[in-house]
Amino acid sequence: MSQATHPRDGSLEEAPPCRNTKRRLLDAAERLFAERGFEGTSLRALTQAAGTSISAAHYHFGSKEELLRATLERRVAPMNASRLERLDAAERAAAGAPLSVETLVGAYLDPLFEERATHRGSLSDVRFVAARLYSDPPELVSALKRELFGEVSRRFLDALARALPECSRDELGLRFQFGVGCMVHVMSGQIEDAPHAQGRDPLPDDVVHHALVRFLSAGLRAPAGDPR
Amino acid sequence: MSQATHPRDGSLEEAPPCRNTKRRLLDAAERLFAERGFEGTSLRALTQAAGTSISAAHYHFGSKEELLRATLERRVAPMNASRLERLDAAERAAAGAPLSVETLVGAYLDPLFEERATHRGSLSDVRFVAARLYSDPPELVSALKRELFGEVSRRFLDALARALPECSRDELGLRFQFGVGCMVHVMSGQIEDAPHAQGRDPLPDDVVHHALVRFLSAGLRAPAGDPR
DNA sequence: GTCTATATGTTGATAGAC
DNA sequence: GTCTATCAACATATAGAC
Repeated sequence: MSQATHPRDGSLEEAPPCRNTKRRLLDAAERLFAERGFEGTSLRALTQAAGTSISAAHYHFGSKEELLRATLERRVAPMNASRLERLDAAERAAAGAPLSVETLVGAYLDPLFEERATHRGSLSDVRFVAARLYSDPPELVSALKRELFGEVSRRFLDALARALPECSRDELGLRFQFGVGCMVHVMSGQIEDAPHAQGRDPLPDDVVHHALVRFLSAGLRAPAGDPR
Repeated sequence: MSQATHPRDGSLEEAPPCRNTKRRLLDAAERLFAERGFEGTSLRALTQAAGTSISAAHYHFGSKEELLRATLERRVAPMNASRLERLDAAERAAAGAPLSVETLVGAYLDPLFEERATHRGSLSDVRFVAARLYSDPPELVSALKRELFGEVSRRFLDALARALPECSRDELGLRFQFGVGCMVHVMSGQIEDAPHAQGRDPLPDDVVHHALVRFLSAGLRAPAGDPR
């Protein structure tokens, strides 16, 4: 009987066993976590969608929670890097002068809508992923949120404070968060699911994008209220 | 042997076996669904928190999904009724003249913040419940959303269209949704969880409330963009 | 690195006593 | 109306062959 079942030699051709399982897992996780949430997605369904097995997921990520973390991180980190690049570039160009509110809103929003345009129709959509940071269990995502968004929030808030010097820091912090809320709402597909949008053709992305920029810029610039 | 086990007579005193189990179930569901989501909350944990049993929940509501529905409906329906009352009152007072954007934003937001003030510290908080409409599985909540918010959305959009006649209907629909997004974000406690708010005292409710009214009013009134 | 098989616990729902 | 006991299905995670 042939006693040789192990690979004959540690040769170069050693079949690519890993193929791209890790990437496929991340792709499936992105889609399913986005659609049905973390708790709503079983590792079984996820690994089946990725064409692999539960144990492969554990081999690559260790646990379901770590898979979520990796999924969010893969998309959010480059997006935030891009936001900071744009902010840096705009500040260099302005040579010390305060930036306009529109410039800041654009630097924050554009990377999101560009990623969407790039991956149109594909499985990967950062927007839904990012939105999940705001509905998945806080004990899982709030540390990650601080870690991934800490610097971006700080830098943009500082720049906003220079653009709107008459606005108090507290008020500015609130307005920034209001803006994030709008964004998340759009990202998570609520526009299409709105009661009065049922059965109508969804508006093109760039229409939504520009409407959002106008809305946020105007909101951020709102006149200060009397302290009463 | 005494053959009588059934109640002797259909008397008036028949012990109150139901007590208020149904209400306690709704209270627990409200708190737990809000904190950990629908999929993240087990019926076991929920009924235990309510001081009753799983079978009681099935007796009163039939299924976990129906319990969610009842939970959302109990708070959202009266809140939306209150919104419509305010809108009606304002329209009567205006005697045909268009309402101001601030009036409309107030009529929409005030009932939410008032409910919050009323139940401060209690288990029941509409705000989180309503926010769940936007993160729980769409197949569960989107019909309910249409049902509960259909008329309110329509009425407020119509009133907004009269307040902002120069704004296209599509743009107005988008801005309305942007506003809902801000609101949901605030309701779901994201303000306190924001990266730059960590470790700081949370701002008082009425500060947030008035900042939100200013932000939304300004956003809704944003100048129209060029169609490009 | 990937699989099958399994361990161990939890889920929503139901049956039936009282 | 409410309980205890139980169900079948499903969850995440692990062990070990290859």
